[in-house]
Amino acid sequence: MNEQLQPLKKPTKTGKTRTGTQDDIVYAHIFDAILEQRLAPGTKLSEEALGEIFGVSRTIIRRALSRLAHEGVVLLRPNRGAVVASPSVEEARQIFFARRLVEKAITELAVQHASDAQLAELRQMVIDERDCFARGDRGAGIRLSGEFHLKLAEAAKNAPLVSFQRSLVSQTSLIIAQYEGASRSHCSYDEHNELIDAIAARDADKAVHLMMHHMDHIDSKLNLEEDSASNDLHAVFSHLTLMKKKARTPR
Amino acid sequence: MNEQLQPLKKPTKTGKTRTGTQDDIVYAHIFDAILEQRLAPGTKLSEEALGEIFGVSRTIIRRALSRLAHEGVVLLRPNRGAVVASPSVEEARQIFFARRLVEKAITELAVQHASDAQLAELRQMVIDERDCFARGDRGAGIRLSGEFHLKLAEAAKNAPLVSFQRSLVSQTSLIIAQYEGASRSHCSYDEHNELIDAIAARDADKAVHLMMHHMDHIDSKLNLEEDSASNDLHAVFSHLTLMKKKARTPR
DNA sequence: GATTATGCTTTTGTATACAAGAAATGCAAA
DNA sequence: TTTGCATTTCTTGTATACAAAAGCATAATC
Repeated sequence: MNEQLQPLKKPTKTGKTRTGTQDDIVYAHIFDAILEQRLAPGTKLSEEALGEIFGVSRTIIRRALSRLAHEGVVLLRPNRGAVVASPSVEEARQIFFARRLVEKAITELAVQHASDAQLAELRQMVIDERDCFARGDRGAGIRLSGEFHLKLAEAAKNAPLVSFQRSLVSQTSLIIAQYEGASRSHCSYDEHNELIDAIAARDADKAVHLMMHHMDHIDSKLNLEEDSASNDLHAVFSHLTLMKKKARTPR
Repeated sequence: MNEQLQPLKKPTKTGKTRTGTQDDIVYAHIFDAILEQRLAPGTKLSEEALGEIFGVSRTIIRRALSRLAHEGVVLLRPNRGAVVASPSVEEARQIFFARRLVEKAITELAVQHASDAQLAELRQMVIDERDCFARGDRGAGIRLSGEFHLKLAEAAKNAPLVSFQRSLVSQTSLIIAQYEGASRSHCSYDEHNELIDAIAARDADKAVHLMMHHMDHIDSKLNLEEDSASNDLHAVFSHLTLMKKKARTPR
């Protein structure tokens, strides 16, 4: 019946293959699809449909969705299924507040604890990120930019902060995908590079300063002011759960 | 076959009944049992055994365990089942670091945003907490003390912080249960009361100061110094996943 | 013509059967 | 006695069948 098991291992846009157990793969696929805006906020994620697509049973899909829900990227409504989250402006504000807090702490810790190997890894990520944007792959760029911040969290060597950061970064990426005009230049990898320099120089004050500036920069690019309402009609009505969501291809 | 469905609704020690869906109830039961030290760190949590106890299928148990794992209270080892987490000293340090960070932010936000109703709720919780300790119910006391901090997070009106705080508080309770000598007086509800006063007076500086002092107080009561090694042999080796964990009753 | 009621369809929630992997036990050989 | 191996048993991982709930459309009534 379901003989299509080969889409389970896929190389990502950046060339590295995502390995792991089945649900990791399903999770990663859905996650990427959301961040790369191939799944619009509000889109319904039917368990059976996803199961057929990935060639696994609903059990696996269900776990993946539950994980995504934990990270805030997916909204799980009891008896009503899962939809791609569409954070409100207020939710976005709260997320950014939390992120500033965490990024500041992470930066300070990274200055203390980051190893040379980790700094090298971070530099490589910035290169990959730049390539993505150069290639015009905005979605992958947003995702990689997020992964940079996650990697930085790992360098801070504090497990709870890493886990929180993962959730915040995911949601931030979703917000960027949702609120940023597609034309704008998004994450300034230059800022990432300067940041690495400051951390490598063990200059905590400078690193934190750069990070805070980076945060300012990110959210200044979003239309989080109230007037963004007219901008994104889709987001405006996404809190009304009574519309049909299948409308990807207007046809 | 499984006709015992009535243990699913239980009143908690504090009188209020825990309501919700089946997995909420299972989750809450296991959670409480861990925090109240009825389940020692390292104890194996077999899906089938739990399923029989609660009269539900493994499906439900599995979800509950996955949730607990996400909060860091339970460790989920692939193909090897779940065990009650037993945080190492280093993990405890990381958790406390994160908690200071979050509690400081929460306190500042609560000073700005806490409503009178919320403050009243907080005061009631301190009363409940004191009753528990007066009654000698240490486990419930630890749990309520944690719930106080969670309620405070809610007063801060920042959803991501609440979610993070939930995980931190859970793990802190586990650490307290694990590292605090059973004799000591644990969470000083007096400090909780002073804290509410400062927040009600909208005195941010004082509130933050009290909170930080409170944090100092909590972790000064734990034997987190290296010399605690000889103290708790069980915890020392708990990071080795290759021992048998059933050894509760030395017989 | 609008609105509510009712059954039909679709989708999720739960239990269970089966498969696969890990631990435990026993046996044999050194 | 100990060590290595094989078998057996137990536990977890996955799929699927069934039950229950929500959505949808049709129809009937005001």
